[in-house]
Amino acid sequence: MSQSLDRALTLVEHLAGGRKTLDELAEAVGVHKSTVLRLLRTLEAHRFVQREGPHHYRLGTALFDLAQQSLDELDVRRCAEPALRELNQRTGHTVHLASYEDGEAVYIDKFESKHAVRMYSRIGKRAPLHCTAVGKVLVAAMPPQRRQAIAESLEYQKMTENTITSAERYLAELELVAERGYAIDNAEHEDFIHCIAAPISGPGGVLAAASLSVPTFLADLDTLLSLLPDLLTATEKASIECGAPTPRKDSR
Amino acid sequence: MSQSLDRALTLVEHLAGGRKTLDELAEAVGVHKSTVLRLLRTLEAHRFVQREGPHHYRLGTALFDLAQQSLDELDVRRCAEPALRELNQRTGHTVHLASYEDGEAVYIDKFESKHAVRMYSRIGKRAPLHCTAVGKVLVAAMPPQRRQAIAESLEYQKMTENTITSAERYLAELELVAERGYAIDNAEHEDFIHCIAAPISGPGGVLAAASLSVPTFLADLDTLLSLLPDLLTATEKASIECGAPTPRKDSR
DNA sequence: CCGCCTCATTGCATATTTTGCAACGCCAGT
DNA sequence: ACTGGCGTTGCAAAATATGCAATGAGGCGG
Repeated sequence: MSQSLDRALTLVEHLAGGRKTLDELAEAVGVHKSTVLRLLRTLEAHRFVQREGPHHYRLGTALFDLAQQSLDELDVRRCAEPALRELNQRTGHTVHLASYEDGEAVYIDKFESKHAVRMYSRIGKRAPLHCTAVGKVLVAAMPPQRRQAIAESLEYQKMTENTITSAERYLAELELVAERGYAIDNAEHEDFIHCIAAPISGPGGVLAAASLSVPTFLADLDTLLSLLPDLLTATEKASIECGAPTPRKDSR
Repeated sequence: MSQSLDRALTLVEHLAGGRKTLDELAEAVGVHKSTVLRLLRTLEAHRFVQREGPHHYRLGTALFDLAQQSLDELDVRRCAEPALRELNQRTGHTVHLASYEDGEAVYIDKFESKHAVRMYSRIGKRAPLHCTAVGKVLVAAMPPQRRQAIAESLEYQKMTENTITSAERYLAELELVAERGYAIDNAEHEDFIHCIAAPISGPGGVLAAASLSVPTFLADLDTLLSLLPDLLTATEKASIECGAPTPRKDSR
Protein backbone atom coordinates (compact mmCIF):
# COMPACT_ATOMS: atom_id res chain seq x y z
CA MET A 1 0.00 0.00 0.00
CA SER A 2 1.24 3.41 -0.91
CA GLN A 3 0.47 6.01 1.69
CA SER A 4 0.92 9.03 -0.51
CA LEU A 5 -1.33 7.58 -3.14
CA ASP A 6 -3.93 6.59 -0.56
CA ARG A 7 -3.99 10.15 0.68
CA ALA A 8 -4.29 11.57 -2.80
CA LEU A 9 -7.18 9.30 -3.66
CA THR A 10 -8.89 10.28 -0.45
CA LEU A 11 -8.54 13.89 -1.51
CA VAL A 12 -10.15 13.10 -4.83
CA GLU A 13 -13.04 11.34 -3.10
CA HIS A 14 -13.61 14.37 -0.91
CA LEU A 15 -13.65 16.64 -3.93
CA ALA A 16 -16.47 14.59 -5.42
CA GLY A 17 -18.69 16.40 -2.94
CA GLY A 18 -17.91 19.72 -4.58
CA ARG A 19 -15.14 22.29 -4.55
CA LYS A 20 -13.02 22.70 -1.43
CA THR A 21 -10.23 24.82 -0.02
CA LEU A 22 -6.76 23.66 0.93
CA ASP A 23 -7.59 23.94 4.63
CA GLU A 24 -10.76 21.88 4.26
CA LEU A 25 -8.87 19.18 2.42
CA ALA A 26 -6.05 19.11 4.93
CA GLU A 27 -8.60 18.73 7.70
CA ALA A 28 -10.43 15.98 5.85
CA VAL A 29 -7.33 13.90 5.17
CA GLY A 30 -5.61 14.71 8.43
CA VAL A 31 -2.25 15.90 7.15
CA HIS A 32 -0.49 19.22 6.97
CA LYS A 33 -1.66 21.57 4.26
CA SER A 34 1.75 21.76 2.65
CA THR A 35 1.53 18.02 2.09
CA VAL A 36 -1.93 18.40 0.61
CA LEU A 37 -0.73 21.19 -1.64
CA ARG A 38 1.95 19.01 -3.13
CA LEU A 39 -0.47 16.18 -3.75
CA LEU A 40 -2.91 18.58 -5.36
CA ARG A 41 -0.13 19.89 -7.58
CA THR A 42 0.47 16.43 -8.90
CA LEU A 43 -3.22 15.76 -9.35
CA GLU A 44 -3.51 19.06 -11.19
CA ALA A 45 -0.67 18.20 -13.52
CA HIS A 46 -2.69 15.19 -14.65
CA ARG A 47 -5.96 17.15 -14.70
CA PHE A 48 -7.54 15.02 -12.01
CA VAL A 49 -8.02 18.23 -10.08
CA GLN A 50 -8.37 21.84 -11.14
CA ARG A 51 -8.09 25.18 -9.43
CA GLU A 52 -11.23 27.21 -9.21
CA GLY A 53 -10.34 30.73 -8.19
CA PRO A 54 -7.55 31.44 -5.72
CA HIS A 55 -8.84 29.26 -2.91
CA HIS A 56 -10.76 26.31 -4.31
CA TYR A 57 -10.06 23.02 -5.95
CA ARG A 58 -12.50 20.78 -7.78
CA LEU A 59 -12.30 17.54 -9.71
CA GLY A 60 -10.78 17.86 -13.16
CA THR A 61 -11.81 16.89 -16.65
CA ALA A 62 -9.39 14.00 -16.95
CA LEU A 63 -11.83 11.99 -14.89
CA PHE A 64 -14.59 12.41 -17.43
CA ASP A 65 -12.40 11.14 -20.19
CA LEU A 66 -11.07 8.18 -18.24
CA ALA A 67 -14.50 7.21 -17.06
CA GLN A 68 -15.99 7.42 -20.51
CA GLN A 69 -13.21 5.43 -22.11
CA SER A 70 -13.53 2.82 -19.43
CA LEU A 71 -17.30 2.62 -19.83
CA ASP A 72 -16.83 2.24 -23.56
CA GLU A 73 -14.73 -0.84 -22.85
CA LEU A 74 -17.55 -2.64 -21.12
CA ASP A 75 -18.84 -5.09 -23.66
CA VAL A 76 -22.20 -5.62 -22.01
CA ARG A 77 -22.85 -1.90 -22.10
CA ARG A 78 -22.12 -1.76 -25.80
CA CYS A 79 -24.23 -4.81 -26.61
CA ALA A 80 -27.19 -3.68 -24.57
CA GLU A 81 -27.30 -0.05 -25.61
CA PRO A 82 -29.54 -0.23 -28.70
CA ALA A 83 -32.21 -2.35 -27.04
CA LEU A 84 -32.22 -0.32 -23.85
CA ARG A 85 -32.40 2.97 -25.73
CA GLU A 86 -35.40 1.66 -27.60
CA LEU A 87 -37.02 0.51 -24.37
CA ASN A 88 -36.50 3.98 -22.94
CA GLN A 89 -38.00 5.63 -26.00
CA ARG A 90 -40.96 3.30 -26.20
CA THR A 91 -41.89 3.52 -22.52
CA GLY A 92 -40.68 7.01 -21.72
CA HIS A 93 -39.30 5.87 -18.38
CA THR A 94 -35.82 5.69 -16.90
CA VAL A 95 -33.87 2.60 -17.91
CA HIS A 96 -30.80 1.45 -15.96
CA LEU A 97 -28.16 -1.14 -16.64
CA ALA A 98 -26.39 -2.45 -13.57
CA SER A 99 -23.74 -5.03 -12.84
CA TYR A 100 -22.65 -6.88 -9.71
CA GLU A 101 -19.55 -5.83 -7.86
CA ASP A 102 -18.36 -6.77 -4.37
CA GLY A 103 -21.71 -7.15 -2.69
CA GLU A 104 -23.42 -4.26 -4.46
CA ALA A 105 -25.04 -3.35 -7.73
CA VAL A 106 -23.33 -0.64 -9.79
CA TYR A 107 -25.15 1.40 -12.43
CA ILE A 108 -23.17 1.27 -15.65
CA ASP A 109 -25.63 2.89 -18.04
CA LYS A 110 -28.72 4.98 -17.84
CA PHE A 111 -31.35 6.28 -20.24
CA GLU A 112 -33.36 9.16 -18.83
CA SER A 113 -37.10 9.39 -18.49
CA LYS A 114 -38.87 11.99 -20.57
CA HIS A 115 -40.87 13.02 -17.54
CA ALA A 116 -39.91 16.03 -15.51
CA VAL A 117 -39.80 14.16 -12.21
CA ARG A 118 -37.41 11.25 -12.19
CA MET A 119 -35.47 9.02 -9.89
CA TYR A 120 -32.08 10.46 -9.06
CA SER A 121 -29.22 8.12 -9.86
CA ARG A 122 -26.00 8.23 -11.78
CA ILE A 123 -23.61 5.98 -13.62
CA GLY A 124 -21.08 4.67 -11.18
CA LYS A 125 -23.41 4.89 -8.22
CA ARG A 126 -23.73 1.79 -6.07
CA ALA A 127 -27.02 0.37 -4.91
CA PRO A 128 -27.91 -2.25 -2.29
CA LEU A 129 -28.68 -5.77 -3.48
CA HIS A 130 -31.53 -6.44 -1.04
CA CYS A 131 -33.96 -3.70 -2.02
CA THR A 132 -33.40 -3.03 -5.70
CA ALA A 133 -34.83 -4.95 -8.61
CA VAL A 134 -31.44 -5.06 -10.36
CA GLY A 135 -29.82 -6.35 -7.17
CA LYS A 136 -32.35 -9.16 -6.90
CA VAL A 137 -31.84 -10.15 -10.53
CA LEU A 138 -28.08 -10.21 -10.19
CA VAL A 139 -28.07 -12.35 -7.05
CA ALA A 140 -30.89 -14.63 -8.22
CA ALA A 141 -28.71 -15.53 -11.20
CA MET A 142 -25.95 -16.91 -8.99
CA PRO A 143 -25.50 -20.56 -7.99
CA PRO A 144 -27.50 -21.37 -4.83
CA GLN A 145 -24.43 -21.58 -2.61
CA ARG A 146 -23.22 -18.21 -3.62
CA ARG A 147 -26.72 -16.80 -3.28
CA GLN A 148 -26.84 -18.10 0.24
CA ALA A 149 -23.44 -16.67 1.11
CA ILE A 150 -24.41 -13.27 -0.20
CA ALA A 151 -27.81 -13.28 1.48
CA GLU A 152 -26.08 -14.00 4.79
CA SER A 153 -23.52 -11.27 4.33
CA LEU A 154 -25.98 -8.43 3.66
CA GLU A 155 -27.04 -5.93 6.30
CA TYR A 156 -30.64 -5.40 5.23
CA GLN A 157 -30.80 -1.73 5.96
CA LYS A 158 -34.47 -0.79 6.06
CA MET A 159 -34.83 1.91 3.42
CA THR A 160 -38.64 2.07 3.36
CA GLU A 161 -41.62 0.32 4.95
CA ASN A 162 -41.48 -2.25 2.15
CA THR A 163 -37.83 -3.19 2.42
CA ILE A 164 -36.96 -6.85 2.93
CA THR A 165 -35.10 -7.05 6.23
CA SER A 166 -34.05 -10.68 6.61
CA ALA A 167 -31.94 -13.16 4.71
CA GLU A 168 -34.82 -15.62 4.89
CA ARG A 169 -37.27 -13.38 3.12
CA TYR A 170 -34.63 -12.28 0.67
CA LEU A 171 -33.79 -15.84 -0.30
CA ALA A 172 -37.47 -16.62 -0.81
CA GLU A 173 -37.75 -13.56 -3.04
CA LEU A 174 -34.72 -14.66 -5.02
CA GLU A 175 -36.35 -18.05 -5.66
CA LEU A 176 -39.33 -16.22 -7.10
CA VAL A 177 -37.11 -14.00 -9.22
CA ALA A 178 -35.13 -16.93 -10.58
CA GLU A 179 -38.33 -18.75 -11.45
CA ARG A 180 -40.20 -15.89 -13.10
CA GLY A 181 -37.18 -14.34 -14.82
CA TYR A 182 -37.73 -10.82 -13.52
CA ALA A 183 -37.69 -8.90 -10.26
CA ILE A 184 -39.82 -6.21 -8.71
CA ASP A 185 -38.80 -3.42 -6.35
CA ASN A 186 -42.08 -2.33 -4.86
CA ALA A 187 -40.89 0.95 -3.31
CA GLU A 188 -38.37 -1.02 -1.28
CA HIS A 189 -35.32 1.12 -2.03
CA GLU A 190 -36.93 4.53 -2.21
CA ASP A 191 -40.42 5.70 -1.31
CA PHE A 192 -42.46 6.58 -4.38
CA ILE A 193 -40.29 4.70 -6.86
CA HIS A 194 -40.94 1.24 -8.14
CA CYS A 195 -38.92 -0.80 -10.62
CA ILE A 196 -38.92 -4.00 -12.58
CA ALA A 197 -35.73 -5.63 -13.76
CA ALA A 198 -34.61 -8.57 -15.88
CA PRO A 199 -31.25 -10.19 -16.64
CA ILE A 200 -29.03 -9.70 -19.67
CA SER A 201 -26.96 -12.78 -20.39
CA GLY A 202 -23.82 -13.66 -22.27
CA PRO A 203 -22.23 -16.97 -23.17
CA GLY A 204 -21.22 -17.64 -19.58
CA GLY A 205 -24.43 -16.54 -17.87
CA VAL A 206 -25.94 -13.35 -16.53
CA LEU A 207 -23.78 -10.31 -17.17
CA ALA A 208 -25.98 -7.49 -15.96
CA ALA A 209 -29.51 -6.45 -15.08
CA ALA A 210 -31.65 -3.93 -16.89
CA SER A 211 -34.48 -2.11 -15.16
CA LEU A 212 -37.35 0.26 -15.69
CA SER A 213 -37.92 2.76 -12.89
CA VAL A 214 -41.11 4.78 -12.48
CA PRO A 215 -42.35 7.18 -9.80
CA THR A 216 -45.43 5.66 -8.18
CA PHE A 217 -47.58 8.68 -8.92
CA LEU A 218 -46.95 8.27 -12.67
CA ALA A 219 -47.87 4.61 -12.83
CA ASP A 220 -49.19 2.16 -10.25
CA LEU A 221 -47.66 -1.28 -9.89
CA ASP A 222 -50.07 -2.93 -12.31
CA THR A 223 -49.28 -0.38 -14.98
CA LEU A 224 -45.60 -0.90 -14.40
CA LEU A 225 -46.06 -4.66 -14.69
CA SER A 226 -47.88 -4.15 -17.97
CA LEU A 227 -44.51 -2.98 -19.30
CA LEU A 228 -42.89 -6.30 -18.53
CA PRO A 229 -43.19 -7.62 -22.10
CA ASP A 230 -41.29 -4.58 -23.35
CA LEU A 231 -38.58 -5.06 -20.74
CA LEU A 232 -38.24 -8.77 -21.43
CA THR A 233 -38.09 -8.18 -25.16
CA ALA A 234 -35.33 -5.64 -24.67
CA THR A 235 -33.31 -7.87 -22.35
CA GLU A 236 -33.67 -10.80 -24.73
CA LYS A 237 -32.49 -8.70 -27.64
CA ALA A 238 -29.57 -7.44 -25.59
CA SER A 239 -28.71 -10.97 -24.47
CA ILE A 240 -28.58 -12.17 -28.06
CA GLU A 241 -26.27 -9.27 -28.88
CA CYS A 242 -24.11 -10.26 -25.94
CA GLY A 243 -23.73 -13.77 -27.29
CA ALA A 244 -26.15 -15.63 -25.06
CA PRO A 245 -27.57 -18.89 -26.42
CA THR A 246 -30.81 -18.17 -28.30
CA PRO A 247 -33.75 -18.40 -25.89
CA ARG A 248 -36.05 -21.44 -26.19
CA LYS A 249 -39.74 -21.16 -26.09
CA ASP A 250 -40.11 -23.56 -23.21
CA SER A 251 -37.48 -21.97 -20.97
CA ARG A 252 -38.44 -20.14 -17.80
CA MET B 1 5.23 17.05 -6.93
CA SER B 2 4.68 13.60 -5.56
CA GLN B 3 6.51 10.96 -7.48
CA SER B 4 4.52 8.00 -6.28
CA LEU B 5 1.29 9.73 -7.12
CA ASP B 6 2.59 10.76 -10.52
CA ARG B 7 3.43 7.16 -11.26
CA ALA B 8 0.06 5.92 -10.11
CA LEU B 9 -1.79 8.43 -12.25
CA THR B 10 0.33 7.44 -15.22
CA LEU B 11 -0.75 3.87 -14.60
CA VAL B 12 -4.38 4.92 -14.59
CA GLU B 13 -3.92 6.79 -17.86
CA HIS B 14 -2.39 3.73 -19.45
CA LEU B 15 -5.27 1.60 -18.31
CA ALA B 16 -7.67 3.90 -20.13
CA GLY B 17 -6.48 2.16 -23.29
CA GLY B 18 -7.87 -1.15 -22.04
CA ARG B 19 -6.86 -3.90 -19.66
CA LYS B 20 -3.17 -4.58 -19.09
CA THR B 21 -0.84 -6.96 -17.28
CA LEU B 22 1.54 -6.10 -14.49
CA ASP B 23 4.50 -6.46 -16.85
CA GLU B 24 2.97 -4.15 -19.44
CA LEU B 25 2.28 -1.53 -16.82
CA ALA B 26 5.76 -1.77 -15.34
CA GLU B 27 7.22 -1.31 -18.81
CA ALA B 28 4.95 1.63 -19.54
CA VAL B 29 5.78 3.49 -16.34
CA GLY B 30 9.42 2.47 -16.20
CA VAL B 31 9.60 1.07 -12.69
CA HIS B 32 9.94 -2.35 -11.18
CA LYS B 33 6.84 -4.49 -11.19
CA SER B 34 6.83 -4.91 -7.45
CA THR B 35 6.49 -1.15 -7.22
CA VAL B 36 3.67 -1.18 -9.74
CA LEU B 37 1.94 -3.95 -7.84
CA ARG B 38 1.87 -1.92 -4.66
CA LEU B 39 0.51 1.11 -6.45
CA LEU B 40 -2.15 -1.05 -8.08
CA ARG B 41 -3.08 -2.45 -4.69
CA THR B 42 -3.76 1.01 -3.41
CA LEU B 43 -5.68 1.97 -6.54
CA GLU B 44 -7.71 -1.22 -6.15
CA ALA B 45 -8.54 -0.46 -2.54
CA HIS B 46 -10.20 2.74 -3.75
CA ARG B 47 -11.76 1.00 -6.76
CA PHE B 48 -9.88 3.11 -9.25
CA VAL B 49 -8.55 -0.13 -10.66
CA GLN B 50 -9.92 -3.66 -10.70
CA ARG B 51 -8.48 -7.08 -11.33
CA GLU B 52 -9.74 -8.90 -14.37
CA GLY B 53 -8.66 -12.51 -14.20
CA PRO B 54 -5.29 -13.48 -12.75
CA HIS B 55 -3.15 -11.33 -15.00
CA HIS B 56 -5.05 -8.23 -16.00
CA TYR B 57 -6.00 -4.92 -14.50
CA ARG B 58 -8.54 -2.45 -15.82
CA LEU B 59 -10.00 0.85 -14.65
CA GLY B 60 -12.49 0.57 -11.82
CA THR B 61 -15.99 1.77 -11.21
CA ALA B 62 -15.03 4.50 -8.77
CA LEU B 63 -14.05 6.57 -11.76
CA PHE B 64 -17.54 6.45 -13.20
CA ASP B 65 -19.02 7.68 -9.98
CA LEU B 66 -16.49 10.46 -9.49
CA ALA B 67 -16.83 11.63 -13.04
CA GLN B 68 -20.60 11.66 -12.93
CA GLN B 69 -20.71 13.50 -9.64
CA SER B 70 -18.27 16.03 -10.96
CA LEU B 71 -20.22 16.50 -14.20
CA ASP B 72 -23.36 16.99 -12.16
CA GLU B 73 -21.62 19.89 -10.43
CA LEU B 74 -21.11 21.81 -13.64
CA ASP B 75 -23.78 24.47 -13.62
CA VAL B 76 -23.66 25.16 -17.34
CA ARG B 77 -24.28 21.52 -18.04
CA ARG B 78 -27.33 21.48 -15.83
CA CYS B 79 -28.73 24.73 -17.25
CA ALA B 80 -28.20 23.74 -20.84
CA GLU B 81 -29.45 20.17 -20.68
CA PRO B 82 -33.19 20.67 -21.38
CA ALA B 83 -32.65 22.93 -24.39
CA LEU B 84 -29.93 20.75 -25.86
CA ARG B 85 -31.95 17.58 -25.39
CA GLU B 86 -34.82 19.19 -27.23
CA LEU B 87 -32.49 20.32 -30.02
CA ASN B 88 -31.22 16.76 -30.32
CA GLN B 89 -34.73 15.35 -30.46
CA ARG B 90 -36.01 17.91 -32.93
CA THR B 91 -33.10 17.57 -35.36
CA GLY B 92 -32.12 13.98 -34.77
CA HIS B 93 -28.44 14.87 -34.90
CA THR B 94 -25.61 14.73 -32.37
CA VAL B 95 -25.48 17.69 -30.02
CA HIS B 96 -22.36 18.52 -28.01
CA LEU B 97 -21.67 20.93 -25.21
CA ALA B 98 -18.03 21.98 -24.87
CA SER B 99 -16.07 24.31 -22.66
CA TYR B 100 -12.67 25.94 -22.91
CA GLU B 101 -9.76 24.58 -20.95
CA ASP B 102 -6.04 25.27 -21.33
CA GLY B 103 -5.92 25.83 -25.06
CA GLU B 104 -8.43 23.17 -25.99
CA ALA B 105 -12.14 22.51 -26.09
CA VAL B 106 -13.46 19.77 -23.79
CA TYR B 107 -16.75 17.99 -24.41
CA ILE B 108 -18.83 18.12 -21.24
CA ASP B 109 -22.14 16.80 -22.53
CA LYS B 110 -23.40 14.93 -25.51
CA PHE B 111 -26.77 13.94 -26.93
CA GLU B 112 -26.54 11.17 -29.48
CA SER B 113 -27.85 11.22 -33.01
CA LYS B 114 -30.65 8.84 -33.84
CA HIS B 115 -28.84 7.84 -37.02
CA ALA B 116 -26.82 4.68 -37.19
CA VAL B 117 -23.65 6.37 -38.39
CA ARG B 118 -22.44 9.07 -36.05
CA MET B 119 -19.37 11.05 -35.18
CA TYR B 120 -17.28 9.33 -32.55
CA SER B 121 -16.65 11.47 -29.51
CA ARG B 122 -17.03 11.21 -25.80
CA ILE B 123 -17.52 13.34 -22.74
CA GLY B 124 -14.14 14.38 -21.43
CA LYS B 125 -12.47 14.18 -24.81
CA ARG B 126 -10.47 17.22 -25.85
CA ALA B 127 -10.70 18.83 -29.26
CA PRO B 128 -8.52 21.39 -31.04
CA LEU B 129 -9.66 25.02 -31.08
CA HIS B 130 -8.59 25.79 -34.64
CA CYS B 131 -10.70 23.30 -36.58
CA THR B 132 -13.84 22.74 -34.52
CA ALA B 133 -16.94 24.90 -34.49
CA VAL B 134 -17.08 24.83 -30.69
CA GLY B 135 -13.42 25.84 -30.51
CA LYS B 136 -14.04 28.83 -32.76
CA VAL B 137 -17.04 29.94 -30.72
CA LEU B 138 -15.12 29.70 -27.45
CA VAL B 139 -12.15 31.68 -28.68
CA ALA B 140 -14.22 34.22 -30.61
CA ALA B 141 -15.93 35.09 -27.35
CA MET B 142 -12.69 36.15 -25.73
CA PRO B 143 -11.33 39.71 -25.56
CA PRO B 144 -9.22 40.52 -28.68
CA GLN B 145 -5.92 40.42 -26.85
CA ARG B 146 -6.58 36.98 -25.49
CA ARG B 147 -7.85 35.84 -28.87
CA GLN B 148 -4.61 37.01 -30.40
CA ALA B 149 -2.50 35.29 -27.78
CA ILE B 150 -4.35 32.00 -28.24
CA ALA B 151 -4.26 32.22 -32.04
CA GLU B 152 -0.50 32.67 -31.84
CA SER B 153 -0.02 29.76 -29.49
CA LEU B 154 -1.88 27.14 -31.54
CA GLU B 155 -0.13 24.62 -33.74
CA TYR B 156 -2.65 24.40 -36.59
CA GLN B 157 -2.33 20.73 -37.23
CA LYS B 158 -3.84 20.06 -40.63
CA MET B 159 -6.59 17.54 -39.97
CA THR B 160 -8.25 17.66 -43.40
CA GLU B 161 -7.93 19.55 -46.68
CA ASN B 162 -10.22 22.24 -45.23
CA THR B 163 -8.37 22.88 -41.99
CA ILE B 164 -7.29 26.43 -41.23
CA THR B 165 -3.50 26.34 -40.94
CA SER B 166 -2.43 29.85 -39.99
CA ALA B 167 -3.07 32.24 -37.15
CA GLU B 168 -3.94 34.91 -39.71
CA ARG B 169 -6.75 32.95 -41.29
CA TYR B 170 -7.93 31.75 -37.90
CA LEU B 171 -8.20 35.29 -36.55
CA ALA B 172 -10.14 36.35 -39.62
CA GLU B 173 -12.51 33.43 -39.10
CA LEU B 174 -12.95 34.39 -35.45
CA GLU B 175 -13.96 37.92 -36.48
CA LEU B 176 -16.65 36.40 -38.63
CA VAL B 177 -17.81 34.10 -35.84
CA ALA B 178 -17.97 36.95 -33.34
CA GLU B 179 -19.98 39.04 -35.76
CA ARG B 180 -22.47 36.39 -36.89
CA GLY B 181 -22.87 34.69 -33.51
CA TYR B 182 -22.17 31.19 -34.74
CA ALA B 183 -19.34 29.13 -36.18
CA ILE B 184 -19.05 26.53 -38.91
CA ASP B 185 -16.68 23.57 -39.12
CA ASN B 186 -16.79 22.65 -42.79
CA ALA B 187 -15.14 19.23 -42.55
CA GLU B 188 -12.09 20.93 -41.02
CA HIS B 189 -11.64 18.60 -38.05
CA GLU B 190 -12.75 15.31 -39.59
CA ASP B 191 -13.47 14.39 -43.16
CA PHE B 192 -17.18 13.78 -43.77
CA ILE B 193 -18.36 15.59 -40.65
CA HIS B 194 -19.54 19.16 -40.51
CA CYS B 195 -20.78 21.14 -37.53
CA ILE B 196 -22.32 24.42 -36.54
CA ALA B 197 -21.91 25.87 -33.07
CA ALA B 198 -23.15 28.81 -31.01
CA PRO B 199 -22.30 30.21 -27.57
CA ILE B 200 -24.13 29.67 -24.29
CA SER B 201 -23.68 32.62 -21.97
CA GLY B 202 -24.00 33.32 -18.28
CA PRO B 203 -23.89 36.55 -16.30
CA GLY B 204 -20.18 37.00 -16.89
CA GLY B 205 -20.08 36.06 -20.58
CA VAL B 206 -19.73 32.95 -22.66
CA LEU B 207 -19.61 29.76 -20.59
CA ALA B 208 -19.65 27.06 -23.23
CA ALA B 209 -20.43 26.27 -26.84
CA ALA B 210 -23.15 23.99 -28.14
CA SER B 211 -22.92 22.33 -31.52
CA LEU B 212 -24.77 20.18 -34.00
CA SER B 213 -22.67 17.62 -35.83
CA VAL B 214 -23.78 15.85 -38.99
CA PRO B 215 -22.06 13.42 -41.37
CA THR B 216 -21.80 15.11 -44.78
CA PHE B 217 -23.59 12.29 -46.53
CA LEU B 218 -26.66 12.81 -44.36
CA ALA B 219 -26.93 16.53 -44.93
CA ASP B 220 -25.01 18.95 -47.14
CA LEU B 221 -23.79 22.26 -45.75
CA ASP B 222 -26.88 24.18 -46.80
CA THR B 223 -29.13 21.70 -45.07
CA LEU B 224 -27.00 21.92 -41.95
CA LEU B 225 -27.20 25.72 -42.06
CA SER B 226 -30.97 25.48 -42.32
CA LEU B 227 -30.83 24.12 -38.77
CA LEU B 228 -29.21 27.28 -37.46
CA PRO B 229 -32.44 28.79 -36.17
CA ASP B 230 -33.00 25.66 -34.07
CA LEU B 231 -29.47 25.82 -32.71
CA LEU B 232 -29.69 29.51 -31.93
CA THR B 233 -33.03 29.08 -30.23
CA ALA B 234 -31.60 26.32 -28.06
CA THR B 235 -28.51 28.29 -27.11
CA GLU B 236 -30.59 31.33 -26.27
CA LYS B 237 -32.87 29.27 -24.07
CA ALA B 238 -29.88 27.70 -22.38
CA SER B 239 -28.25 31.12 -21.90
CA ILE B 240 -31.34 32.45 -20.19
CA GLU B 241 -31.33 29.43 -17.88
CA CYS B 242 -27.68 30.12 -17.13
CA GLY B 243 -28.48 33.66 -16.05
CA ALA B 244 -27.36 35.59 -19.08
CA PRO B 245 -28.96 38.98 -19.65
CA THR B 246 -32.09 38.58 -21.78
CA PRO B 247 -31.17 38.94 -25.45
CA ARG B 248 -32.26 42.16 -27.24
CA LYS B 249 -33.87 42.16 -30.57
CA ASP B 250 -31.28 44.35 -32.17
CA SER B 251 -28.24 42.42 -31.01
CA ARG B 252 -26.15 40.37 -33.36
C1' DC C 1 3.39 -37.13 -10.71
C1' DC C 2 7.28 -34.01 -11.68
C1' DG C 3 9.73 -30.37 -13.86
C1' DC C 4 9.70 -26.21 -16.15
C1' DC C 5 8.18 -21.79 -17.28
C1' DT C 6 5.91 -17.55 -16.51
C1' DC C 7 4.09 -14.30 -13.84
C1' DA C 8 2.47 -12.60 -9.22
C1' DT C 9 3.87 -11.70 -4.59
C1' DT C 10 6.67 -10.91 -0.37
C1' DG C 11 10.52 -9.62 3.07
C1' DC C 12 14.27 -6.79 3.65
C1' DA C 13 17.65 -3.08 3.97
C1' DT C 14 18.87 0.99 1.87
C1' DA C 15 18.05 4.86 -0.92
C1' DT C 16 14.90 8.10 -1.91
C1' DT C 17 11.08 10.64 -1.12
C1' DT C 18 7.85 12.71 1.79
C1' DT C 19 6.78 15.31 5.59
C1' DG C 20 5.78 19.09 8.83
C1' DC C 21 7.72 23.16 10.57
C1' DA C 22 8.71 27.81 10.20
C1' DA C 23 9.13 31.53 7.47
C1' DC C 24 7.72 34.12 3.67
C1' DG C 25 4.50 35.92 -0.01
C1' DC C 26 0.13 37.65 -1.53
C1' DC C 27 -4.33 39.59 -1.23
C1' DA C 28 -8.20 41.89 0.80
C1' DG C 29 -10.18 44.62 4.32
C1' DT C 30 -9.92 48.24 7.73
C1' DA D 1 0.13 51.25 6.68
C1' DC D 2 -1.13 47.24 9.33
C1' DT D 3 -3.41 42.87 10.18
C1' DG D 4 -5.27 38.50 9.27
C1' DG D 5 -5.99 34.60 6.52
C1' DC D 6 -4.52 31.56 3.31
C1' DG D 7 -1.21 29.91 -0.26
C1' DT D 8 3.62 28.65 -1.00
C1' DT D 9 8.56 27.40 -0.26
C1' DG D 10 13.16 25.64 1.71
C1' DC D 11 15.07 22.55 4.79
C1' DA D 12 16.53 18.60 7.56
C1' DA D 13 14.83 14.65 9.69
C1' DA D 14 11.64 11.03 9.57
C1' DA D 15 9.10 8.01 7.05
C1' DT D 16 8.11 5.65 3.12
C1' DA D 17 9.00 3.68 -1.28
C1' DT D 18 11.95 0.99 -3.88
C1' DG D 19 14.28 -2.85 -6.29
C1' DC D 20 16.41 -7.15 -5.46
C1' DA D 21 16.18 -11.85 -4.66
C1' DA D 22 13.58 -15.40 -3.19
C1' DT D 23 9.27 -17.65 -2.94
C1' DG D 24 4.50 -18.86 -4.34
C1' DA D 25 0.94 -20.10 -7.66
C1' DG D 26 -0.87 -21.83 -11.82
C1' DG D 27 -0.67 -24.01 -16.21
C1' DC D 28 1.35 -27.08 -19.51
C1' DG D 29 3.78 -31.00 -21.26
C1' DG D 30 6.21 -35.29 -20.72
